[in-house]
Amino acid sequence: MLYPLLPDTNADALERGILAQWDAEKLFEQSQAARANAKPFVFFEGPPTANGRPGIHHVFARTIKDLFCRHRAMQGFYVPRKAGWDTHGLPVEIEVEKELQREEAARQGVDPSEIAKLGGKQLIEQVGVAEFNRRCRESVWKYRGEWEKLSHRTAYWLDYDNPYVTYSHDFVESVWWALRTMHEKSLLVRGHKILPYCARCGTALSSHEVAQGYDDVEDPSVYVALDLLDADGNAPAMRRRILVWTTTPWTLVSNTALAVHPDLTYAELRKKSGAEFTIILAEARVAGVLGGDWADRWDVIGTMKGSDLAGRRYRRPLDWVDYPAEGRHEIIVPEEFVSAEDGSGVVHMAPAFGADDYAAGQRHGLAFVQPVNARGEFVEGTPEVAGLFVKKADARILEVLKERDVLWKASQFMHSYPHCWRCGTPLLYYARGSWFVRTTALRDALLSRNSQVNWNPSEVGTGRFGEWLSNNVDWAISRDRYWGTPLPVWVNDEDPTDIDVIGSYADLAERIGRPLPDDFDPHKPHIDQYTWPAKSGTGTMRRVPEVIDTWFDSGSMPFAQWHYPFENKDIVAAQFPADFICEGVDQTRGWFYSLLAIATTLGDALPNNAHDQAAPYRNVVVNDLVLDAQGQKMSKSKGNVVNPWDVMERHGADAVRLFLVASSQVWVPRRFDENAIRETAGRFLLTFRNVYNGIFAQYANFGWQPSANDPAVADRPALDRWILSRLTRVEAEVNRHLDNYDATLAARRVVQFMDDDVSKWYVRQSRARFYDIDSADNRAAFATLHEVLTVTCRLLAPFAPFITDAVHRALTGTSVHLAPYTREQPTPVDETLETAMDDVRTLAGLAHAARDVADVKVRQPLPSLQCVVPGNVTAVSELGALLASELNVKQVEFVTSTDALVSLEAKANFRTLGKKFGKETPLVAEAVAALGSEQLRPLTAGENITVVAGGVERLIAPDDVAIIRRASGAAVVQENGGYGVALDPTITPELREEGLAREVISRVQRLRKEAQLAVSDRIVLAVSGDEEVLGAVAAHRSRIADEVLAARLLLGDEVGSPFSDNGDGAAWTATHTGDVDGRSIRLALTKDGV
RNA sequence: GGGCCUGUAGCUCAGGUGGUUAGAGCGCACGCCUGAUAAGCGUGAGGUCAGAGGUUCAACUCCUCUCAGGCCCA
Repeated sequence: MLYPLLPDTNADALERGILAQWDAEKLFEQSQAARANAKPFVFFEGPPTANGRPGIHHVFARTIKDLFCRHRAMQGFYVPRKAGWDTHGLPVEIEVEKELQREEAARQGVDPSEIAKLGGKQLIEQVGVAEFNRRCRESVWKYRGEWEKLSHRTAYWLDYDNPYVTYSHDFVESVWWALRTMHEKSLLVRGHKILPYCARCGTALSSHEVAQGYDDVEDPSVYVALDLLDADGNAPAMRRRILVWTTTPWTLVSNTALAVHPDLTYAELRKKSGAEFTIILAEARVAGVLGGDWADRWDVIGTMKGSDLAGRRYRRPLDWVDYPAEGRHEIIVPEEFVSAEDGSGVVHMAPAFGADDYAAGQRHGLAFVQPVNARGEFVEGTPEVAGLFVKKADARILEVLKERDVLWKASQFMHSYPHCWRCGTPLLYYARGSWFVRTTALRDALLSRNSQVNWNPSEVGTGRFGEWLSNNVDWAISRDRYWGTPLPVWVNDEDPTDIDVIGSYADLAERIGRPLPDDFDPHKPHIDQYTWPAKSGTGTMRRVPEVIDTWFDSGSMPFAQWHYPFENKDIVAAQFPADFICEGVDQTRGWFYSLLAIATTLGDALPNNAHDQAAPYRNVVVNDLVLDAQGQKMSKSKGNVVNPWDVMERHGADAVRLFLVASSQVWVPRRFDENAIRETAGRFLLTFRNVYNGIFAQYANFGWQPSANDPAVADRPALDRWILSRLTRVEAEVNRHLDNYDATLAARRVVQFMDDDVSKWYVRQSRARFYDIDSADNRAAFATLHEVLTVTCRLLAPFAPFITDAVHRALTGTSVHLAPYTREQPTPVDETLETAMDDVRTLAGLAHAARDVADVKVRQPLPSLQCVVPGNVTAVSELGALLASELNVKQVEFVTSTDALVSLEAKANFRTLGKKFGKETPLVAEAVAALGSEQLRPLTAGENITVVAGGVERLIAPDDVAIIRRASGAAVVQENGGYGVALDPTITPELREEGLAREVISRVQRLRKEAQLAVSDRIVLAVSGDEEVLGAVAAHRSRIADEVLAARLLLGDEVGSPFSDNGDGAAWTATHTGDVDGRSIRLALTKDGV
């Protein structure tokens, strides 16, 4: 067999077979080697964390990554595809922590939640940091095998043999180098950061953890009234009191300022009776705070803007804590974040206990007081509340406020507040000492580098990412955790300003004055044993306890994956920056940011990165979420998570990949509906397979293969030249879409071509040509279809790498993944022919509709079809034969506008009329539509005419109207948009006979099929029945015999052995008894020579 | 509270620069074909383009607001 048929198995089995072949051939390695010396197209793999199972959304992102890499590789680029693993960080720690909790619970015989309540850090310190980190290092690989297997199964080609691993010594050393470099540029600094903090667990929580722990709780709602002070710092005789709202009374101890919105209006009110003071609050909140009937008791004595209040001094509610020497305090500041939706429109500021407060503190140079320890208790020496957990101190604080006549009113209210997911303790927003990368110093550089990136979609770059960059704050990179790249900062324990940042293991060895041991491990706790005497002679250099943000690891991968600058400088010089990266939109503030921030801060320490126009990636494709079939986000708790393996098994990776990419643009959220996969991508792939298996291979196996005998393209029929012209056009368009990072349009274009042009039209119109083996026409058809299928395989290979490879190998003997994406010398596009074919297909649709109206089935020949087309009649009329056979009519005529058969109508072209006539346009359009055939004739000759509209003569040019030609006459007419057909439904006796003959042929073919004869088997055929049937068969005897491969055709009396419905028909292989429009017919056949 | 995205037929999606009757696929209905057959093809019915204003001779398209959904951040 020249052309092997695809095995008759499901997609899963087919694909697994192909995978086995790829593995045996080492096809990925081959494809890399084949292009090793070519120009690189650099791809960076964003490293996943392998301590969770990969889901269907990972298949999505990986499909996109793979398809662009595959496309560029087929274009001839060398595409490095190094795998990577993100191995540090909180998700890993949490997994291990849960394990520890389970083990401890089992030991104590209690529920794990009981252990969780004890808090996180205790358990870890109980097993020891060394053991904890050992388990983290192990845990991180828990699902590595599954990730690799799924990548393999979905044909995500990646070099998993040489991955980068963020915890490896080499990777860590490169990260240290980066931090050291930033330190040298004075970009690594100490500061504070407000973090959600669990006092019981002694740990800050990530935003993801915080989101897990929201609970409705009752908290105090407290208003205090604070005295405004005069310029001399005393309260005036007539006290003016400003109302301030808080839900955390304990933070009042640390109050340093009040914030008002500068544009908000504030009202000052005085009690109608016995007023010894006035109060000030936002005008919009007066009713809310004082009650709906406030006007009965209060007079408004004045209003002012927030900006008028800014700068005023006031007296703080509690004076338990001394203010530090530096920083302003007891001052009103203007802040945009203040709202008048609740409270009093005046916000109390405690910079140590709120992100807004802290930021405001920075902006206004406010004092910073933090009388709370790491356990969430007021520190020793605080009056009244020392040693109390802050939330527990609220009651005592309220009492004191009341005693001091500062409390205005207090109540309780329900709101949603975050709690620790481990132990249920309410979280505190708490200022922690932290190390920062001063990205704010480089904001302009971040923006200008970002502007050089080609974002897909562009609005992520300008909007979500760009907006965020322009509000950039310093990147807090330290974490009070255990499993991470240790911050390589050593500080003198006698002098906190004496800092040494270590940038390599060699430097560390030099500091300690001896080589590092063979079993050196840069992780905690081992790294913390390295200390050395300070240069000054007093104190010891000790490492700070923190590890760094794991995003810093992944953002360092462009150089750290190559252990730069310690090794591989040439590789990084050639492979930085990336041409292409692709991740989910959730990476905007993650990897997309860390790559950009690190590259920008490192500047010319990296190759090709000196000036501010270089970004670490040139093109980004951002993909959105995969939702379930109902449009809901997939989550474990909802139980709607799709297992990718089940999906692969049911539909195959090709269908899943194609569906994910083609169903909608990758940057909008998509619904994952398995029915939709089957109905769209699955159905398409079946059609694709059928065209190869069912048409090409089945018939080409009778003896065709490419040869010099195949007619040159120019000598092939119009149908062949047409599909080849389409092929060239589609090839160029798909390639262009992929060059532009638009996978969706590219996929849809190939699918549409295969479905619409190849299957629906080319193959269908060519079917008969494939049966007639060895004619020139047959050779033209096979040569054409071979070319079409081969090129289509290549175009489709990035999307559906399995079936295209199988078909491409069957057609050419070579893997599609080693083939070029586009041909060097495609058949030129024939614009005229394509337009003409479009016309023919439009006419065919109309003619089918006409047959429907006339109620004559296609098998019955009809005498004639008249056609009207708006464009080039000559080109279309050359395709008349196609129409004649598609519609089964004896004659196709093209009638032109000069024919008497055609009447003309006109429709206004609003685009040109609107420009000429403005407001009068509708009137003119109406007048134009009313014109008759004869009045319109001059326009078809290119002349102007005049119409009267609104009582005025208007000049109408040919461009101003669209002329519609309508066939007129007795025939069945269908027309649309300038196209028209007129079908003559007359059935003459001759045509009736021919129709019957075709009916007989059709039934014999069906019978052959039922009898399971091979398409090449010869038969003996017997026909009996109604006179008219016999007459028709007699008249078309040789044609029937030809078409059904009847060696002998017995008719009527010649049959001899009588037909029977009950027994002796057994002499025949198959029989058929029925009727055609009331005329009886009996058929019987047997294989010839049996 | 802020930023960004989305809302067009039962479903999934197209609809430069405003302009004739808003398109396609799937599904559905009806039919065709029967040498791609657990396939192939045609025709048809489905839409107040989320809602309300505005600009314009003309708005799915531009502007404003509202509503709903999503993501990120506070």
